[in-house]
Amino acid sequence: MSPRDPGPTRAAVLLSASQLLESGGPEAVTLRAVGEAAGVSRSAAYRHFDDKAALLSELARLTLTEMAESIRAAAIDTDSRVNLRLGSGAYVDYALQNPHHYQLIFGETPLSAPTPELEAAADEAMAALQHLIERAQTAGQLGGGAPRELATVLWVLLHGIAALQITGHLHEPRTLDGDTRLNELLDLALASFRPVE
Amino acid sequence: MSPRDPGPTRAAVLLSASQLLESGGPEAVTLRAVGEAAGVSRSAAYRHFDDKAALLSELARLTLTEMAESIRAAAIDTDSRVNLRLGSGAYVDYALQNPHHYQLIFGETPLSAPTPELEAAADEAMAALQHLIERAQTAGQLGGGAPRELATVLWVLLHGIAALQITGHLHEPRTLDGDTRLNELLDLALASFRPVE
DNA sequence: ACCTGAACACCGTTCAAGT
DNA sequence: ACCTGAACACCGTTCAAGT
Repeated sequence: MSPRDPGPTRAAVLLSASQLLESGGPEAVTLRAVGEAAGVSRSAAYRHFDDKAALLSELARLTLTEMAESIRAAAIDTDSRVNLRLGSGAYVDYALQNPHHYQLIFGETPLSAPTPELEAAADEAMAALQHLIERAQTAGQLGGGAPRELATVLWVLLHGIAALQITGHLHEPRTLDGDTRLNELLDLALASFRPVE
Repeated sequence: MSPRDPGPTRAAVLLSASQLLESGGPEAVTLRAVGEAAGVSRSAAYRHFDDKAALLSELARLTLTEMAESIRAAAIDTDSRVNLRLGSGAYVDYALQNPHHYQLIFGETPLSAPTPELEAAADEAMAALQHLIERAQTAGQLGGGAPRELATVLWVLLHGIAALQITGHLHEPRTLDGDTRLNELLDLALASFRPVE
């Protein structure tokens, strides 16, 4: 029906790789294991992707697109400051619920040269954050300044929280459980984010 | 002379691993290559470290210690707000000049269980940041709030900038060269970091 | 057009054997 | 006490061969 069916094998390979990644981490994603889980041989993936890096790059693109959608879907409050918090929370939540996928995008970068498609997906996520900033600025609830630059600062902040939490560097104080601790850190970070002017 | 000489082989292995890491990235750090560069066999490292992860963990510890020292050494201005900027700049500069070492510490975490020694080194770096916060607070140039929590927010910010830059996600606008762009982002982030009260 | 299976050049790690 | 070198069980990738 669709102009070009991506083919069941390609879809099965991507799905298997995604499941293996989140359940067993990056070292579980071998082409042998992917092939077995998808019911094909270990070299079948090469008929649909240039190499392993290209397969992972496509997986990263899909993840980034889903993440951007998750941010947009969460930011539904009428108060723009609440909205900023909801969208930011969605970003961090998504990262923590899919840590290995998140690390695939923002981690050690095994994706050598980022493809234009991957950059486009990253821009989409960035646009979702920038939209949060612009709405808050319009409502006068956030200082002035170039929205693009402020969105970058917000991104830097959210990525810092997500990345340090995933890699286990945000472990204290131990008196609070992880979720509470993280929400309080996000609250403090956003409350301290007050662009001048 | 010293109570227990760590042995020339152990030191040579660590140095070779460090050089291979920064010059060729993580995939260049194979025990075969390390052994050859250090002038020993490929299995000699097992006489000094439990496994490859333990070797990398020790390398991460040394890096973290050096980084903390670099932050301390940079923060020498009498004005505490300038000091905050100098220390923050030293953090980001160190990360960008040793990207693979920085990623070894804060990246995909191949170091399974962090050793107590590694955690102690991380606390040292964290303490350097907290000291910057406390000095600025004492001088009345930064709002109130728990220094420990604010230092965590600062850390999150600096890590976000360093990590996104290293992984190539901070590439626009292309009208500026990388250093200028990064310094302006750091300036904006610190100017927007204004804890309430 | 898509897939297989053997083969190749790599890994980390182990272990009997040497000094 | 420290090191070697062969061996083992893995990788990603290629390629002739099949349908």
